[in-house]
Amino acid sequence: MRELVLDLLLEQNVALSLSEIEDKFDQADRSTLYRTLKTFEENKVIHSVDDGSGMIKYAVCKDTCSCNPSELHAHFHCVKCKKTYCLTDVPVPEVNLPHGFSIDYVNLVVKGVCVNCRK
Amino acid sequence: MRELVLDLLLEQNVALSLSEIEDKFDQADRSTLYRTLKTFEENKVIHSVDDGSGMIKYAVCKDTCSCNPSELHAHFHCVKCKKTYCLTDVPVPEVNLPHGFSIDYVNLVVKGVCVNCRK
DNA sequence: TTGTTTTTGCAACCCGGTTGCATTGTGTAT
DNA sequence: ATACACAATGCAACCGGGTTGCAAAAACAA
Ligand SMILES: [Mn+2]
Ligand SMILES: [Mn+2]
Ligand SMILES: [Zn+2]
Ligand SMILES: [Zn+2]
Repeated sequence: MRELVLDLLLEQNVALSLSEIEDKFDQADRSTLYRTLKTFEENKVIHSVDDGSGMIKYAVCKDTCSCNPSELHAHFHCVKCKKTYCLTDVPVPEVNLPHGFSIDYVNLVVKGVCVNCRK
Repeated sequence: MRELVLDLLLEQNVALSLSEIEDKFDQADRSTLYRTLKTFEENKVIHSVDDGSGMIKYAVCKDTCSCNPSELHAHFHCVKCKKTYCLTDVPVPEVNLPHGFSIDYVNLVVKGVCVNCRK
């Protein structure tokens, strides 16, 4: 199962949700896929994206993606097709916080219309 | 009810979730509060924040907050106390998207430890 | 007072995420 | 080959935030 899920994610150019992955396989159990994704994430094979759609999306980590706070990238969520893209070329910005606040992680999600839906 | 909710939100320096608002009142119905928040949001009295905690937070719009895409601000979510602050001084950055992508909205959430939890 | 509109309360539903537990499968040592 | 230990899977149920339909109550207007 893990091999199948990993292969599926590798051939995507967008991040997939648990439900979407579920739909790609005819007879796969939701909880198995759920735990597979959790395992992948813990082992830094994939990273999760909270695009605000209510469903967490997952994408494979590229070579450059060590998921360090210093090298996080932005994500794009298309409001039409609901697809979520990794903007690996768009690093999250430096943020000047009020005094006393410390940063662990930055989530930058851009919402709009993707190139495929722009016709 | 609306007056009470608005007063509550006005005296906060953080954004509140529906559940948190529910807890502040002893005998208020969840759906009433829910619809109150929706009404406020539609009328641009408050704005919602998706901080990735799973609960949408709400905060009153300040004078400068017209909720235009051009003047959105970042938000800070404390991983310890779970409070979410409006960083009204931190505008969301310009983002250079791949060709063909258009921007509707940008969500920038910084996670870390807030000044109160930093002791 | 009467009729109309808005707000509220209640209950139920939806859906993604999550978990407990028994079953199945895999891998290893004897 | 067998027996055991451990990991992965399937199933069912649960959780919690969000959402909705509908009838009762409250606010408004004629
Ligand atoms: Mn990504
Ligand atoms: Mn805000
Ligand atoms: Zn699209
Ligand atoms: Zn805090």
